[in-house]
Amino acid sequence: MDKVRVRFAPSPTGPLHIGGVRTALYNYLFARQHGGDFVFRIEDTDSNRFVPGAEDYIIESFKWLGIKFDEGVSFGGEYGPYRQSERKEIYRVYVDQLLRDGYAYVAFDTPEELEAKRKEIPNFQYDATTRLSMNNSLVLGGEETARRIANGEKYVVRIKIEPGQDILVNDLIRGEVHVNSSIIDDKVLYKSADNLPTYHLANIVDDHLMRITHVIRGEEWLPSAPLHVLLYKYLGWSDTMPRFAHLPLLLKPDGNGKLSKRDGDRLGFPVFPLEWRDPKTGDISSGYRESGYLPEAVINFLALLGWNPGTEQEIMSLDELVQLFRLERCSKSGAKFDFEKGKWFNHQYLQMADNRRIAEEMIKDITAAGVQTDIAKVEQVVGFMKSRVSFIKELWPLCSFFWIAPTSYEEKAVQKRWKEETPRIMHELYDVVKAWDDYDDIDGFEAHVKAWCEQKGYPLGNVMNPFRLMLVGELKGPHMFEVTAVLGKEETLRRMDAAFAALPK
RNA sequence: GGCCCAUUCGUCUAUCGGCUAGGACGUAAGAUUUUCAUUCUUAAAAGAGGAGUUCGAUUCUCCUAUGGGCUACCA
Repeated sequence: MDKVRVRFAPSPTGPLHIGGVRTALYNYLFARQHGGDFVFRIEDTDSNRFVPGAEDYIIESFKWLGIKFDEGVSFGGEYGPYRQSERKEIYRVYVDQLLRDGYAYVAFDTPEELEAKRKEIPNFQYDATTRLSMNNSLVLGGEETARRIANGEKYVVRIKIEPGQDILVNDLIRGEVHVNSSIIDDKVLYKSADNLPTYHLANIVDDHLMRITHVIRGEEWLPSAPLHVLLYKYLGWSDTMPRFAHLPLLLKPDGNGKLSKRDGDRLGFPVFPLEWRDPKTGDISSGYRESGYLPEAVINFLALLGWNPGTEQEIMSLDELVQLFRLERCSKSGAKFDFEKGKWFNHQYLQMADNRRIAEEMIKDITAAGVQTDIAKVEQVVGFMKSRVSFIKELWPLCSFFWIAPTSYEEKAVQKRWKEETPRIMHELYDVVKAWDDYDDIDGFEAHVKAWCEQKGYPLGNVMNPFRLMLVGELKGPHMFEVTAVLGKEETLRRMDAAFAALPK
């Protein structure tokens, strides 16, 4: 069997949509699992919609996610060029072949004429039933057509669909899909406007020439799959036609329709891997990277949206996904995008992540707040605090008290926990704190203080809560002796002094 | 409108004719804890509707409904 070769072929019309990321991921998993190649092709046959920067954005997105291509734009390879705008001459050869073999024809109808026709006749379709009443080489004849072309008249090339044929699309996910060719229109294969092929032609030619074995793409392509099957046939490539797999779509979390660019900002979660700044409007769309997501969490979350391993395992690394992924196990129906589950995945991966790595990210927030610190201390705090957050960004607001002493004390907490006898007990605790030296010994210090409480007959809550209030300013946070371990003796005593001065005597 | 695809808890999903319909997110309650979280336990929560096939249908077939996609010289 031929070596597996799959491709991801986006249009550079803007930032990469999260649904596109998932499609690419599935292609990647499939390629790796079969020891095949993963090709990156740019489908820029629509010159009108080209957006500068989009191509680089897409490449950087996959770099961040850890999805690697074997060949294609910016990666090299033997089947280039991999940008469709650089393959014009190649497509022309096959357009001519189709024309010569009678599978395509030249049409002179202008966009305005076509529009008028569509208005005039409801459900108008350019096909076997109407083509002979239109302005094309089929009715004009070869000579007249040649004369018009020589005159520089604009024309398109349309596929000539033979009606009444049963076309079979064998889909790896959906099984057999039958369509009657009579309902397919004579699609434009070659545009007059920019002298480029349309998606349909370019796609088939490139997949053939690049020896693509499996086309794994979104469900929005299912309706044109029969046309593609026909094109392979008309070009004489049926024997080597790739297998198809049409993936279910990612849907909006609320309401109807597929997930769109606007949903992200409307509902408060990113729909793009990286932050994107629209070059025209200057509008900024948030990205997963900038929002504090770990790439491995995004991958894991996305992999499970429309696929599952058939077991109850949910946490899977990229390598595990490569082993477990099966196209046949993809679901057939669209998946609503559940942001909450994405958060949970990030939480899980944050717990597994190396504290040093998180600290290096968090220290940026700390210095941005104008606070000096060292990475060792940050790493220690991360170890104590990460279990309570889903995003690195949430860490600093939650942890700032480790660096910044409280300047006020939460009123409700004072009322509840700062009783009449509290100042006396806290002064006694002050001496206990002062007499202890090994603050890194968290368990030891805790045992020491608890023993002291017991000996004195103080309920733990009457000691720990006001103690916390003095050091933190409110009744929240990690274990007390983790706090003192980070603060150290000197700072602990200093905060207690400040609290004695500020709180009721 | 036409064509295609789909339909199990609120959400993502398991089930490939035997079901007391399983898991996860989220939600609620409880436990643990010096606080807040984390964690743990428990609970509520589903086969769109109608026919048919069958000893037996969530599973197979058909119809209806609903959702989605496509219907451009966009991809």
